[in-house]
Amino acid sequence: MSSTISDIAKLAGVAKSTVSRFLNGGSVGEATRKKIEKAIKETGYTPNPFAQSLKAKKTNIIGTIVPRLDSYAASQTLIGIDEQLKEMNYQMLISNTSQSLEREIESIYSFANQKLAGIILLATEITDKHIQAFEAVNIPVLLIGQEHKEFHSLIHDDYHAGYEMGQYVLEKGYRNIAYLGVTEKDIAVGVKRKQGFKQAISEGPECQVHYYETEFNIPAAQASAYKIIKESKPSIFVCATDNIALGVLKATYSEGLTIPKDLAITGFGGYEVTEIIHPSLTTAKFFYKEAGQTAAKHMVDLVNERPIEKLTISKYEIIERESVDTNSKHIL
Amino acid sequence: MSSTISDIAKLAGVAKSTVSRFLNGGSVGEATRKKIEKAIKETGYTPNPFAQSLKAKKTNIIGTIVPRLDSYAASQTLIGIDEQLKEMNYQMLISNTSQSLEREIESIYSFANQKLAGIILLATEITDKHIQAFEAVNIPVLLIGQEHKEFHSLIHDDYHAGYEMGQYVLEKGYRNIAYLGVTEKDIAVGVKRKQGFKQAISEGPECQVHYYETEFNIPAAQASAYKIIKESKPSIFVCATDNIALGVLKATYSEGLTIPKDLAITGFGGYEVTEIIHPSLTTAKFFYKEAGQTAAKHMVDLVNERPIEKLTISKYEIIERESVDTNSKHIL
DNA sequence: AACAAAAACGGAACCGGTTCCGCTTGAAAC
DNA sequence: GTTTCAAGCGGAACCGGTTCCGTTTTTGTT
Repeated sequence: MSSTISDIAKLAGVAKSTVSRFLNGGSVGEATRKKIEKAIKETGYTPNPFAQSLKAKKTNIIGTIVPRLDSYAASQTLIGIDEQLKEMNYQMLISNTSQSLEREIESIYSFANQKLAGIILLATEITDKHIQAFEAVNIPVLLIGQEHKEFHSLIHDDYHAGYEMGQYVLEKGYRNIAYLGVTEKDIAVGVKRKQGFKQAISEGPECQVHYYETEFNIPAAQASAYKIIKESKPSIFVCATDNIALGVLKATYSEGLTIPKDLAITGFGGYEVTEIIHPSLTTAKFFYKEAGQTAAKHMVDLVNERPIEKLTISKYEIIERESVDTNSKHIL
Repeated sequence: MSSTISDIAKLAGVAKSTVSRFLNGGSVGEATRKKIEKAIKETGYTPNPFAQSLKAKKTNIIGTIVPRLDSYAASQTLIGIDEQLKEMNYQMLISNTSQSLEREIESIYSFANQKLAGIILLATEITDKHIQAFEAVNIPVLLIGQEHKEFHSLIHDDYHAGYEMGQYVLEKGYRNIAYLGVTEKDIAVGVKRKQGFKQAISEGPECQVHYYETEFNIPAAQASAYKIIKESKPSIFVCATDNIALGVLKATYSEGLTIPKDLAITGFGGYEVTEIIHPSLTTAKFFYKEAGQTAAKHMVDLVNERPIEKLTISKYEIIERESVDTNSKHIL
């Protein structure tokens, strides 16, 4: 079946060291080069990657740990990473952890054991065990989505996105605001976005803001929204993620309210679905694919021991759509 | 750093062949077993997978080729495959081809070169080059989503889903129907669904059906829908995929028509988004995750040369939602 | 033409496992 | 008390590459 370097050597009538040199750009004479080329063409030889990696004690594979595959943010980021890595002749290996932090840890060790060149973690929460694992494995690590002083990270500009979203909401005249956030364990989504938003509020005109906390999934957000609508009758929901906004949207429909007249909604993320639905969702769009690409570049830099910034901040963009009333000035 | 089997052997005072036997369940005495266990515990030794694979000429990795990561069907299927493989102590390696058939071919050869145990292809179209590649690499292959007589395949029951959708639409009283399909190169989506649908129509009462063809993406479907609405004023759009249905939905909004009163819509797929949007979409739901799981099981059977059916058909379910008017009897 | 330097090449060791083969030992069988 | 056999173990070869080192050949210089 598949031939080995010895086969090629025999066919070409040279030593296998010569074939190896030929393959790796060592010095080989014109005549032998021809012979080897011919032999390789004839047999369709390609080197056995295991033998290579065994010797090299290293691969050109970058492991990517992802909490879930069925999320727009995750898949876009993966696509970005993958595209860029391919271009630089690296391979991506995905480990889906199904939102289990424990599995993340396992994946780190497993990747290290497989001698991967580096690890990219689409992070949600960085625990002590993560730190411990990263330190133990001793291979380059890059965090996406969360910041940590000890590791290289690439984050979205959650703070400023929150800030600008706050300004935007105030500017549109909303004064009775419900901010529907998530656990503060998630620094990026739970803390930074809220902080930025709060800052904008504190700089703006007098207004009423209630802060709530819910889960990341749509049904939970929907349930929370029902309660909040009953309780405090806000004129706008500022949701910490697009998914939460979708939950609020469903609740709003069920209550027979119209968007944005009775109730406005905003999200964060820029998921594709926010454009498809009707009314389309005003949101702070992050650039997941681009972030993945630069993450890949940075990872390769790290692998090759080229210096890179410890922290990179990816940009965002507020996208104005139909779920916010952009004309009327509400409550004065 | 990471220790080798020789280190363990030295530490335990035995030959490395003994350590290997210990690891692989050969015969080892009680005393030496203890010593080896101790040595392994002390060093945290884990075998080098490259050395193992080099010798074994095989891995326990199943390669999965997927045309795109950012699709509900794809990600759910991948999740199913991954979960199941993990449970059976196999690993999944994903190759995203960004909808390039050429890259699919490359991936097949690349997987073979990496000595993967098997290949699962989330298929869209099977070309001669595919067949050629599969025959050349000589490792187990399983197709998901498309059927081919030469290879093991797992398909969704497109024909019957189409058939039942046809019955359903007729039963609800619709008689002026636009069927918005896709290229017939895609046997499953482009041919089978339509065939089933046609069959149902032919068995039903007199009615008017126009068949159209569009692309898989939302904007293209939207554009097609505009034209069709102008031309033939159908009372219902039967769309070959949920994404196409979403495009039609957008067109419908833009035209100021209300769903389902003025125009009803159905899809195929059962994507998550179809439940989130308003009105929610009536659709034929396929069980992607489950399909992925059984695909994984079948693949492992193939790898271990256990016989399996050449063709497996995954089930479906018509989900009735708001985008079809279930009360009124339309045009008589 | 003589000689130094550089290029070309072969041989062997090595990466870290697995497996085959053969030797030793102790227990069971007769 | 031999013989028999299996369990336990070590040694060596092997998987398919890369790399070091030393020898031969070529090239260039004077």
